[in-house]
Amino acid sequence: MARYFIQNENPPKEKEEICPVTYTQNLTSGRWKLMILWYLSKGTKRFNELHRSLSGISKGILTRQLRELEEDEMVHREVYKEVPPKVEYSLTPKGVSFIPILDMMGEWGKKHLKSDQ
Amino acid sequence: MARYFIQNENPPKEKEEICPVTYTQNLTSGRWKLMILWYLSKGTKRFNELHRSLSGISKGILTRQLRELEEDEMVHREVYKEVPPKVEYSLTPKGVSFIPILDMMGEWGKKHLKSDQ
DNA sequence: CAGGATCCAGCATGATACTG
DNA sequence: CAGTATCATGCTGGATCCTG
Repeated sequence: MARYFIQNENPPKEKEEICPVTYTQNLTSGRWKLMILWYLSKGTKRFNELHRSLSGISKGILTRQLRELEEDEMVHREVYKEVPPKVEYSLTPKGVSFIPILDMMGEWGKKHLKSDQ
Repeated sequence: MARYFIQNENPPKEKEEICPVTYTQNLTSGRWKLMILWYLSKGTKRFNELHRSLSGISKGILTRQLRELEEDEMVHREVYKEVPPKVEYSLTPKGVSFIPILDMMGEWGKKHLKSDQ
């Protein structure tokens, strides 16, 4: 995540109010985060499933972005104590509540992709 | 803009289909882009107005992000041939159509900012 | 006023090798 | 399988100086 310092509204900032849009932006900035949320919106996935779905991402980066999403309570990580290891990722309620935004971004993108041709 | 290579859906990619979500992400990634769109959603603004509103941004970066938004047809740049120069920025129809997403991000952020406390 | 042109630092991502 | 660790690199944004 970019984790930019939080951008404040200006001039009515009192007591360092955080801009909600920037808050949202911060949670979802990171090259693969939206795609991760997108795939998880279709259901629980294991680590390697995600890794295969997001072709191009390296395992290290996938791990890190998942950890950040977990830290921000967007994603839940469930570890099964088995050998070989099994770890399942799913959306938290907070993550689920983000899906409508993802859908709108998809709709918007689809529309303007067409008219760009 | 990050201008990441376009992420494709996987496996049903045929003929290099572009993921609409990634398209949207690409157009709006950049530290200040969402805030720029946000301020412009309130009406036409001059360069220095924007610069003052977005406290912390340098003029060089503001120029660059505005140029990218212009290139992506999100923002319209109107130059008045006067001395001293006057340049006004406003949203294009495409930019305006993005506002609902911005609003949702704001609402979502506001909600989860609270419950984070 | 509204930039353009450089240069540079930091950090996010990528590549690769290794592990319980 | 699901990572961790390390190193390499490329971009993004910031700082600074200059201009019509």
